[in-house]
Amino acid sequence: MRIEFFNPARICASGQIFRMYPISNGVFDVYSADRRVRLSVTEHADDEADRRITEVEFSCSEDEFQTYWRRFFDLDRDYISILKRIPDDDAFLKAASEYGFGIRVLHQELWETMVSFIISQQKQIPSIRSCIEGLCERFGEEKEDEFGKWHAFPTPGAIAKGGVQGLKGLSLGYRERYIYETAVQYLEHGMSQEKLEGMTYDQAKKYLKSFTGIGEKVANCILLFSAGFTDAFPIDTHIKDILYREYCSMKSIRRQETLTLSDYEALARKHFACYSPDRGLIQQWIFAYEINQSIS
DNA sequence: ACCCAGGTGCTGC
DNA sequence: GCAGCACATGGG
Repeated sequence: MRIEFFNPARICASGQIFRMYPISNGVFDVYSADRRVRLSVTEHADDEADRRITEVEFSCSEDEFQTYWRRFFDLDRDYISILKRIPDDDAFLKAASEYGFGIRVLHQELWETMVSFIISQQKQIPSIRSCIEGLCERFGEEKEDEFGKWHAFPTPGAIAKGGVQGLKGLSLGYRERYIYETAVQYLEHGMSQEKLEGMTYDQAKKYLKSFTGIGEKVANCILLFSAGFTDAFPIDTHIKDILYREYCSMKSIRRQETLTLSDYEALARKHFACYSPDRGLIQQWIFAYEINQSIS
């Protein structure tokens, strides 16, 4: 099928999903909870306009595509109209959004997203990936499909049953307790994706922050990457760097180390409020751009 | 031996 | 509300 604004390679490297892997040229495996799908992408090199369209083949059935992956990849949103709102005088954002062309903000499964971003704190992306792989191998149901064997993401029940001790040896460090307690709380609360999505942004964030190991930043990631709150704007170290370097007008009198979280929130409000209610999509483009600049 | 990574919890003011 | 510190682990 032909999709406008869809670049799996960039999504893969955007830091919002950890179980998406490039297999070979134009082929990607995407895992979500107890599903996986293979994407085969063929570039359109014909004319200029066609380069913005991607031809993608999904390995799943038409029914599974319609009922799950279509929403997962956020394929029904008009990203082009959001791009058009970026003013020419913001050179940084122009460049970031050019890099981010084709990066959609995914609608991932709630429990997996909660655990993934609890793990993400104070870790680099490759390390987050291997922690999650370790969890899946130890606690995830073994599955097999036309492409071979693999493991589902563990259920909260499986984690809770294993206890904190069950999480040893996976390089989770102090996050072991966070993950175990969140699993127990998830079950106790009867937490669910529908429940969270039915709340307002403030209610949902407050609820998420009541789980052990979920604070302001991780809550915003979950709201953005799983619960469809496209206005959520997670502020992490990279976003702080960007806000200071590109958007702080007081660099001469304030060193970056002296800025507090509320200073950064004020900067974000001032420069990104105009993209509401889609600030999170912008956040994702500048984040992806930043982490892929810093590699070189 | 440092410093940093998609931070959070806890304490004390 | 805000600052200061401990918290594992791996990589530069």
